[in-house]
Amino acid sequence: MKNYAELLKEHGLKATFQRMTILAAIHELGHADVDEIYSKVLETHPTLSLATVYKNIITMVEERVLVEVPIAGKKSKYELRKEEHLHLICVECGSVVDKEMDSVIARDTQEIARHSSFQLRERQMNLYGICDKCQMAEAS
Amino acid sequence: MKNYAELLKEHGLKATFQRMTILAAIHELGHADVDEIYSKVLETHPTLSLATVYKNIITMVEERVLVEVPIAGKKSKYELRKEEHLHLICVECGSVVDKEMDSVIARDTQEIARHSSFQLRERQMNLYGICDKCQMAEAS
DNA sequence: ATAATTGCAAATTTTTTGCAGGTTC
DNA sequence: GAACCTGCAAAAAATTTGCAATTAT
Repeated sequence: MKNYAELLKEHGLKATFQRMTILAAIHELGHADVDEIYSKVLETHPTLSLATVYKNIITMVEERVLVEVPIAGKKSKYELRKEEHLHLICVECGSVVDKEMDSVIARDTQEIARHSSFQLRERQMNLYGICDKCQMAEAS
Repeated sequence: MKNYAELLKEHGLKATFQRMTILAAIHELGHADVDEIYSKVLETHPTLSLATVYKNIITMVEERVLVEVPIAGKKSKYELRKEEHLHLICVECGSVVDKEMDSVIARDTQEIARHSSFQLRERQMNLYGICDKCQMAEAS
């Protein structure tokens, strides 16, 4: 169970077993919605309640430990906050893969924001399409 | 009430008054979630039901007349499908403004997708921050 | 004529809340 | 020990569904 205790404390949150379990679940899953997180968490901590998952996701998003990834047509997924990146989202199987966000995009979007006197806080870039696995599967 | 009838028929949908009213509402609002659309629609067509709004949003997104814009921490908004663009989303007031998506981003994201053998269908790029109006307001 | 669409009410699903007991710092 | 956190059960909010009546093509 890594150093989630540290992480939580750095963000002013108490390091409860529930929170660390939730973080571990999200880390393992990469990206997951509330139900997926809850299911995962039940495997190792069957008494943890769904309400606690909800409450903590809200808290940890507020405190910037987690990032919400809203997805068209689906429930939002959550990920650990990490280096900025974009998402390849497969509309077939639902998989979400991170890709580095290069400086071209970073610079260009900053420029766009600046032109509108928009104080940029955060970028969210999602590419929807068919992942290579699903392309294979379709070809059969 | 513009040529929404045409638009709907082109997409294989019957041109009902309800649908045209919903499209007009979304057009007026620019971007709106289900409740905002429903409220707007009630102004001119008080008998239109919420269930009909839900059903039609689903249908019109499926048939690509509308686009869902999922937003972190809020309900999804919907917009008429139009030229590709990105969104400036104010985390203060919730406003959503469209900005041209320039060729730099278009090319760059295509490249990223290609590298992962990802068959790109659609891009969604949201910039979260504080709009100029809200910056003014804060300065006071 | 017929196939699709509507509105209603009910059902379901998702999320939030209040509070008593327990835990962390 | 003070403030925070959890789990439960209940409440509220959001979305979906079934179906009889209506409407568009």
